[in-house]
Amino acid sequence: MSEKLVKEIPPKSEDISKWYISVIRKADLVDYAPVKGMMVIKPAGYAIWENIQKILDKEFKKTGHTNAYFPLLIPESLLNKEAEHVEGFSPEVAWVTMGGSEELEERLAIRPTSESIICSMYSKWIMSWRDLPVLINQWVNVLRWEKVTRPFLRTTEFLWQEGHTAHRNKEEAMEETLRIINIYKNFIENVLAIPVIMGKKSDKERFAGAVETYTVEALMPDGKALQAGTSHYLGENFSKAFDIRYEDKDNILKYVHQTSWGVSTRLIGGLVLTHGDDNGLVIPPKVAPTQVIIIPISRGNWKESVLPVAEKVKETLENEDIRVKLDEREEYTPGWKFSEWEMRGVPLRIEIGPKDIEKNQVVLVSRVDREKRFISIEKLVDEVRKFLDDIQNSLFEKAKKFRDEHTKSTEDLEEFKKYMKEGRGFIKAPWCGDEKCELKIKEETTATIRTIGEEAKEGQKCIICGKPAKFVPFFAKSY
RNA sequence: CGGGGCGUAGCGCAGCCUGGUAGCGCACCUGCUUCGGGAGCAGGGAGUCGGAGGUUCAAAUCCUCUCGCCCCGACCA
Repeated sequence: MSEKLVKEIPPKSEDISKWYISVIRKADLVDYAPVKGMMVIKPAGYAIWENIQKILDKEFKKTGHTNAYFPLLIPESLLNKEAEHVEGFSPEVAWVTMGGSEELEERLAIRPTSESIICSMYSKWIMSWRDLPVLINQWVNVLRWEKVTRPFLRTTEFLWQEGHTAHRNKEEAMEETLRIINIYKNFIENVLAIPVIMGKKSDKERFAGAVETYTVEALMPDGKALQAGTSHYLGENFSKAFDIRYEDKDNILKYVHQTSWGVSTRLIGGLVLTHGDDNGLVIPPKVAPTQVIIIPISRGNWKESVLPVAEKVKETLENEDIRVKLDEREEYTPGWKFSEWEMRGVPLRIEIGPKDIEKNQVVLVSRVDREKRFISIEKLVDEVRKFLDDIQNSLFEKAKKFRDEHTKSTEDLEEFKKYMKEGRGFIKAPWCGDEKCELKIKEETTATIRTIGEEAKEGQKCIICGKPAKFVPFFAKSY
C-alpha cells in the first residue's frame, strides 16, 4: 500500500516503536493507566482478546480440559517451596503486606504465575491413579514487576490463560506438553496468521522450575523474536516440592508428572506488529471483532435509495454469522470512514453507492492491498466469505515470506554478527550445547537461543568454541 | 536497574537558551454548503505548562527533588 491517508501515524518502516504506540492508541485498543506499566484494554482491544479466548478455549475443552479459578494471592511459604521457581520469579513479585491497617503475619504474593498455589491444592485432591489426569485451565490476570514495559508486549499486569495438568507418568505428561504447544502453533498460525517456529528452549531460557520448555516464536517486522506461547513439562519438580502423590495400580505411591502452559495478551501485540501498516491496524478476519464494515455512499437521496440496500446487506451477512457493522453516520464523509475503519483494522469493506444500486452490485475492498471486487448482490455471502478467506491467507503468506526472508544460516561468527547488524532476524548456527558458548554468543551478537532447533549434522562445529555441535538453534534478539 | 531523550488543550507539537499577556495544526462545539479516498467557509469552547519544593517583584522558562512515557543495554511472557 503506497498512499498514506491516515495522518499522525509515523511510517512503520522508520520507527516501529513510535508506529506501534501510535497505532494501538489511534485504533483505540489501549490507554495508559495511572500506575507504571499498567494499561487499560479498551473495548476494541478487549474484543480481540475475547475472540482469542473463545477460539482457544474451545480447543482446550475439545482436548479434555476444564476451567477453574484459583486465588490471586499466594502465601510466601507456598511460593518458596520449589527452589528454582522462586529464584526465577522473586525479582518480579509484588507483595501484599497489609490488611487494612494491620501488618500481615505472612506476606502474600500477587500471583506472577500460579504453579505454587495450584500444586498446593492438587496435593489435597490427588490420591489415586483414578484421579488422573487432572486437566485444569484458568483465564486470569497475573502481575510481574517488569522494569521495561510496553502495552500488550510486556505489561506489569497481563491477562493470560494458564493450564496446569497432572499425569501418571512422563509419557502422558510429555504428550500433553506437546499437544498444547501444537494447539498454540495451529492457533497462532491459522487464526492470528502469524507464522511461528516451534521448538525447545535451552536450559538457560527454560521456565523456572521446568524440566523442558517448548515454545512458539514469531518474528516481528523489526527482526526481533516474540515468544508467543510456552508449554512446560515440569516433571516431578513441583510434585516433589508440594508432595503430590497418588497410589498407582501396583500399590506404590508415586509422584505425578506435571505440565503448565500459557499464552497472554501479548499475542495482541504480536498481531499488531505483524500485520499492521502505515494506515493502521490490520486484524486477520478470524479474530477481527468486526470482519466487514459497510459504508454507504452518501449522495443525493441515499437514505431512500442506498441505505435500505445497505441494511439488507448487513442483515444477510449477520444471518450467516459474519461479524458486520454498518456505518451510516451522516457527519462523516465516505472517504473519512474508509480511512477510519482501515485504521481500526477491519479486514473487509463493502461500499454501496447509487451506481452500485443501478447495477445491483456492491464493491468489496480488502484492507490488505485495497483490492476491489465488484460482485452482484446475489453472490454476496459466498463472495464475502471467499474474500475473507483470501485476506486471512494472504496475511499469513505475507508474514511467512517475511519470516523466511529473514531467516539465515551461518557457521561463521563474523557473518552472524553482520546479519544481526543488518536487518536482523532468525539466524541458524551450530552450537555445542554449552551454556558458556550460549552466553558468549549473546555478548557478541545480542542474540539469544529462541529454540534449540534440530540436531547438528556430522562435522558441524560450534560457532564459538569449534567443538562438535549438538544442535543448530534458531538465534534472534528477543522482545 | 545503568545510559540517553521527552512531559505545554483530547492528540501531535512550538515557546524555554536570553524569566514579563500561553500559542499552532488536527480533534471538539454552532451554522451553511458538501459527501465514490480523511471536504470548504464563518464563528466558538477548551490548558493549575506532569507533580512538589526553591530562587525572583515576576517562573512553562532558572535550580533541586519526584512521578510517568519513549529509545538503547542488563532482566523477563
